[in-house]
Amino acid sequence: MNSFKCITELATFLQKEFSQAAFPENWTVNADKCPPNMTGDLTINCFRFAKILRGSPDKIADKVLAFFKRHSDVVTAEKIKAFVNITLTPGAVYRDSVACLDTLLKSSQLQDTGQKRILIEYSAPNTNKPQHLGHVRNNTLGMSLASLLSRVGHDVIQINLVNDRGIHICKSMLAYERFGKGITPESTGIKGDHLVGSFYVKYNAALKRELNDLRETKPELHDESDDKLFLETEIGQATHKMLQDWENGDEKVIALWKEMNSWVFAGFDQTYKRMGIKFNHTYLESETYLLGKDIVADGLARGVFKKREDGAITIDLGKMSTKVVLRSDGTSVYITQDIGTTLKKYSDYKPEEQIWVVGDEQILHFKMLFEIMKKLGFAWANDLHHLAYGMVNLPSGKMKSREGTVVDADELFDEMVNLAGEACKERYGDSVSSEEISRRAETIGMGALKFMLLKFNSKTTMLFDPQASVRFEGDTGPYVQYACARINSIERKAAEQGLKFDADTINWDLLSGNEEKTLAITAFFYPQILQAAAEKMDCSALIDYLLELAKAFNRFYRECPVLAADNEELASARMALCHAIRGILTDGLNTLTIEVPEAM
RNA sequence: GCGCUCGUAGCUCAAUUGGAUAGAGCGUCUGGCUACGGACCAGAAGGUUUGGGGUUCAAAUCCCUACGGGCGUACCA
Repeated sequence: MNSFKCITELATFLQKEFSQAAFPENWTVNADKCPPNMTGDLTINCFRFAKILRGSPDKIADKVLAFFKRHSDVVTAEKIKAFVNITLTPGAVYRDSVACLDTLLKSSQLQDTGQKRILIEYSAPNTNKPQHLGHVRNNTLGMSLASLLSRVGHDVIQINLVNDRGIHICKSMLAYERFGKGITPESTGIKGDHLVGSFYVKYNAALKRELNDLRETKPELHDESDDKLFLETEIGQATHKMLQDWENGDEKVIALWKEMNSWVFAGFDQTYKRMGIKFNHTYLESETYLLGKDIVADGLARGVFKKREDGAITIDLGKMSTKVVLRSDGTSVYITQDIGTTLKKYSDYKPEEQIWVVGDEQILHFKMLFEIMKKLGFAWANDLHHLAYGMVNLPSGKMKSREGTVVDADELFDEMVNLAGEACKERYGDSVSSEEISRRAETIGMGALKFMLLKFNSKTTMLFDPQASVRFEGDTGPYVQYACARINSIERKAAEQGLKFDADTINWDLLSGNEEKTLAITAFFYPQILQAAAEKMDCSALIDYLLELAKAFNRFYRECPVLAADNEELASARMALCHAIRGILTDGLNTLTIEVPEAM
């Protein structure tokens, strides 16, 4: 990890001064950025390591203050309570931060011992309908986290587990059989997943009609739930029979299932491609749903599970109550499959950690799953994580597939890109080709969407207001992209003018202005932000940082002319600073799978 | 009922996991271009962090309590 020279030396100094204290291995001093309302570049919080040093915060702060007063990199040092704020010489600031961009970017890499093989599962769509905004949040969180983890040095395997079987799949199939008249994606020009989804909607409408009729003709059933009455309806019985036929390998049903699934997969491929998602492997539930039964049998033999009087196999999970892991009729429940696929994924890839990106309504399910894996005795079961995220709500309330209040993924992409395209045209429509406009629109529109979804802490239930959420100004992806575009523009002009800015010939002492130093100090923290975000599995920390850096750049941009600087030496120094900032902003956005346009 | 979780500016969200005077964006109001690109910048207004107790050098953060949302509590997935 990168560090300021004087901070590293402070750590050494303190270790000598407090030699009797019990320092943890690899103990380091963390300097924070000085709050904006205080004078100084960095701040040392001596309250923090008072416990380790076994001294009073105030006395430690005195020693820290004295150390900095003697240090040649430090211009001023000031103690307030047990905080010590220091101002560094410009030379020291740049030498230890942006002077070598490559070193800075690489210092976010974890040590070899910290690098792990991590398997992350996300998306997990059903093949009965197209993806919606909820999936887009899941996809974005998953792909960006995968990218972030790999950015700091982990070996990341991205997995999708598609739910391609079950009663809900049969619903689309049955509706197609009855109302489809043999249409196909080719014959209609409709994207496959949307076509299949339209039959899912038709099915639910037909079911609802039957349920209403049933309740009218048999008033005694009026208060029963839809689920209870499902098998009382003709269409429900037909669906149930279709599922049985599927499980018995009925050729006609299987053929229809394969055909409709292939349409959906073709549609999903397009959606994933547009988002930039590439899975290492896609598991199909139709191939994995029987997994887990043998493990349950094995666990039963070993006394991990118990057979109840009614024949169901269960496990006592204490506070989480007793969980059935195999039905009394010997068939799987949801968690049986998950036990099986967890083991399957482990044996296929031997990951040291597994992550599931799944909505927070399943928190309890995963707690149980992890506990069961531990009780089964798998050593790696301590490194299973559920990245739970909150639902996406609309101003009108919850998204409900059946009620047609979902925001469709593909339509959302189009809308974002179209709006970005209009914004481009408005600005530069005359001077830029329409191909270039649409290229930029794609980058800006998709970037804005992903950025917005990542900006929220994943656990928050977020509100998506189509009117207000689609923005390109303020706290947005395009704001950060725009900073890059501005730097690109300056750099192009600098090249035309023949301005040289090789890092090792720069006189950094010239950059003593507040805007310049703030920019460099903010840049310094990039590797730490990356590692902390990866550690917490939280992309929003990186988002906030990139906004802060872009904002610092825009202030600098306003106050410190580069090409029109007072002299060429200053111009070169500022150009070198800009170049480094662009490098970090680009690296950060790319780490979140957001692309950066050359110009916009 | 029980469990988990959340409640921060008019709105949408932050707050380095217990740190300094709680910050951004949007919206509102006021300013800034003979432009290294205005998808920008500067400023103002806006808060008893849902209410009430407690713990300590320090609480939005931890504990207790009341109120109010969300989710879960299946031999559904």
